[in-house]
Amino acid sequence: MPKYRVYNVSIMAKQNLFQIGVIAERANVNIQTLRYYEKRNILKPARVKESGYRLYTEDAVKTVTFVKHAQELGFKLDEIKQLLGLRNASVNRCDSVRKRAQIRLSDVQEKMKMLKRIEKTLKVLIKDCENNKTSKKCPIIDSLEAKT
Amino acid sequence: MPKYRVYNVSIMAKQNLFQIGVIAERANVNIQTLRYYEKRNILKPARVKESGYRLYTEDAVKTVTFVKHAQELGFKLDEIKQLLGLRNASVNRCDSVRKRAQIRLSDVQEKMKMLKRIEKTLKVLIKDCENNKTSKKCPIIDSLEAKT
DNA sequence: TTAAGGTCTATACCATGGTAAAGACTCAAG
DNA sequence: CTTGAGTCTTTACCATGGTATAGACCTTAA
Repeated sequence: MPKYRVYNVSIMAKQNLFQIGVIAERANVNIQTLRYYEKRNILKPARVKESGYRLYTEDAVKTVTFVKHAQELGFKLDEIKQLLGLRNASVNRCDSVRKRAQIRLSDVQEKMKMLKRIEKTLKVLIKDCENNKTSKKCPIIDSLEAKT
Repeated sequence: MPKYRVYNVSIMAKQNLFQIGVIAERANVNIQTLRYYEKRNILKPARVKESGYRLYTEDAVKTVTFVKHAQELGFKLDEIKQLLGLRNASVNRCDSVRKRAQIRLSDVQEKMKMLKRIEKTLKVLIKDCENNKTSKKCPIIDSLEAKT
């Protein structure tokens, strides 16, 4: 039974190349996810064999980790693609990255505000409902179907 | 040019019936949305003509309002369908409704916690980035691609 | 009767981030 | 050379809440 294989990319760099399965396992994602990232221009294999087999350097794992961490912070794949571009840029990247992080932060804070409003409303409705002595009417229902 | 039409459903009830366009306009949603709600078993026309034309009572507007308000509180259509069932129930509905609202509330609070964690992380990253004097490295990038 | 506007069904499409499956090909070990 | 694991491409599917379009049919006023 064949096991995962490792290739040498060049004598100069001596960088090892790994098949998609190795990278997927190391990065803890599905193989299809890597191919999906490729289609989304997020992760390109270092080399593609004649047979079509993709070969990646170790760095692919780092890239996927990057993507996953950024996703945890709520960045979308398109934003992440931009961030990855900045990762490889040499100049001014810190400024751009910080700007994007700040936008994301505003976004998060905006969402929290909305949730707080919702929380307040729900609390009021629940309290009204608890104070309700008539078993016929439900204040929550009434409130939801009211015009404004 | 034909205008929206109104039908009488019965002499007993004297309830007016309205075509889908009237209801859509009054409820401020698309016609397709009403048909979509029907497919999702959320809103049924009071009557369907031979021709297939749907006819609704005034109450349809109330139902749609209900749905929209519940959506604003973050309820999903499936949950809303349950709530609508409770709306028509005669007994104990207030208890059930309150329970669902409380679940929703917990959900909202859970989401806020997550957002707060994200906010904290973003703030730290941004601050690190601001304190960064080297133009070469970006702390945000470094952090995102780090293993844990 | 005709024209215009309203409605019908069915199907496809949008974003989002993947997942699943079919059917063919590759690769290395025995 | 065969076998089995690994990979390939292509296509379809998932949730979510709708929106859009095509082509046919209905309704009513002029």
